[in-house]
Amino acid sequence: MKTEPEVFSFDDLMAAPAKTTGWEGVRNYQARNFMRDGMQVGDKVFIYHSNAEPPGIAGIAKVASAAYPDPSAFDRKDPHYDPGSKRESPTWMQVDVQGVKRLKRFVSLEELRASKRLTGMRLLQKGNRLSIVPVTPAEWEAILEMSGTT
DNA sequence: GCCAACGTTGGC
DNA sequence: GCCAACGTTGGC
Repeated sequence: MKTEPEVFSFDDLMAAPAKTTGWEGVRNYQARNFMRDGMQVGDKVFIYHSNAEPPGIAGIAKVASAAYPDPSAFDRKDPHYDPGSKRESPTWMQVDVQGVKRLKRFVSLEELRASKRLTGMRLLQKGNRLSIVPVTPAEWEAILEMSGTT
């Protein structure tokens, strides 16, 4: 799951009450579907810092709720407000995400790209802009090893 | 700041 | 339903 650290970093997540936050503001159907259909409570996720110097994976979190309607879509004052999303038929969903631990070592995008084990990784595909992308078990394991995290 | 890649919008 | 225009993402 990507986040811009200047907006909300992995440290911000760890500092949040119960290390938990609603992953609001996703406004892409594929990314929404990954949250709604592809995630179970307890699933682990990597938190990736985009638009960062350097970009890369900062830490591990876990899915802490089933998908539920994203309240920011209903809020006129919110930058992610979407008048098309109604309370009775919400367009946008979110899950709660709970910080687990910082990677022992930050794994930069450059390192991810250099890893032969990660050549097929969705995150690394050309033109990928999805804010939520699946990670295979093999990719997960490779990244954990690269980060020195057990 | 640039710009490639991609998703969405809206006129037709 | 097509597709040009536009907006956004995100690495560099």
